Amino acid sequence: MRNPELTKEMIISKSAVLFNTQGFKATSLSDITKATGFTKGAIYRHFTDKEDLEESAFLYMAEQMKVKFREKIKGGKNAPEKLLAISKFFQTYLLKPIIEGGCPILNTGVETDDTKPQLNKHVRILVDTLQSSVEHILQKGITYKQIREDVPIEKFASVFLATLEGGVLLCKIRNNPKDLIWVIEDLEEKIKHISI
Amino acid sequence: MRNPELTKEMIISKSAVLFNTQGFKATSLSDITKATGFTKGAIYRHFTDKEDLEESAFLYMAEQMKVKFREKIKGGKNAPEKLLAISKFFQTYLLKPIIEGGCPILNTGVETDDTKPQLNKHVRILVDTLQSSVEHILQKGITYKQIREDVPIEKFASVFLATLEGGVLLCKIRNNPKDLIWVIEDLEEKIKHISI
DNA sequence: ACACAAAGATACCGATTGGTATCTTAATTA
DNA sequence: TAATTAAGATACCAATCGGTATCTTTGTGT
Repeated sequence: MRNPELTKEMIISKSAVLFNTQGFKATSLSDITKATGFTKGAIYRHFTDKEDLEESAFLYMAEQMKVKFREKIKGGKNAPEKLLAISKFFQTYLLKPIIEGGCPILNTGVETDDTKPQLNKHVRILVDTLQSSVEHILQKGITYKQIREDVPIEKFASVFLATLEGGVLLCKIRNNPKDLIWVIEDLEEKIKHISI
Repeated sequence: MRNPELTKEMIISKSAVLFNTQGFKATSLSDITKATGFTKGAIYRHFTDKEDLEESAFLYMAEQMKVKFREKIKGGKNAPEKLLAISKFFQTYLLKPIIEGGCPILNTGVETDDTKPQLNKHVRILVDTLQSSVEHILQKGITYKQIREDVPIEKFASVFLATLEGGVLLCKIRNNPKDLIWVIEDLEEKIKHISI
């Protein structure tokens, strides 16, 4: 009952959890063999080296985040609702994360500065993608007279994401969802303030 | 010309930079021997194990942050000015950090979840200290009629710190100070909004 | 049924990890 | 100045790291 594609997916998804909870450097290949049940030989048949696996695992997490992000955005009927849906997404993510260990942007973004440029690039791309989504919502919102036209789109999106990520960080440090709840309440007011 | 106290300080300060830039797990003892010029034997005479050194190094960073924090707060003449001074502190920290590698709260807070409970506790204490400082400013500000008395102190302080840390994170990921500048501008408005 | 190639397991590699036992050197004190 | 103690250097340890060469097993195409 061999299924190489399934094996590869399994290795990616299991190691993604390990990378996101323990960190990339702190997760050894033997950790991954234990988690997956596969041996090192099997793993190295699907990935050239650990770096390759790390990249695949992060791209897997990024894809999942983007998919869920789009899902939540679609749920909102207008721009303010869409922005609110994104906020709520971060809240639900905290309680029931798609990937254990919290937000991959936060975790991977902090661990990979100069040392892992490839991974850092992917994090940057993910952040830019989310930021573009928010900017797009604002732009459409202005077009359809749901958002005040004097809103500085890029700046608002940047502060919006920063505030959410900061809330996630404080929650992680304090092991308490309170900070994120407050942050989301604050963003809620912020959204009202720019809505027509 | 032996000076054990200076040696210990040297090991702490040098390793703090390494821990803050590369991470705790990613920094090996040989990295520290190279950076300090001391041998492993010398290091282990001053610290029981690596974990002990990690703790000392973080406490060193925390102390430096708290000192600078207090300094900046003292600079402001009233509550709004003090809050602004804190914001600006994060900006200057980004360009010319006390400890290379950025904000130790962000870096250490992300790396140490369940795995390093001791370090995590110290991060939590540091965050709580900074939060208390902000809360104290707000409280005094209300007393002296500089801040509106309907401001939810704890919530404001939490969102304040979260926003700043989030800004630091986005800057780190994008390698661009723009996000933090925007975040600080936003906080500036927020401070005006609660000022009398 | 048999050959062949792909998938995975096993066994190993040198390098590095955190840590320790021991030795030398420098400072202190009697 | 001689003896003692503390500081730091040297040399080692087992364990683990990422990675590879080789072997076995499984599925497939003829």
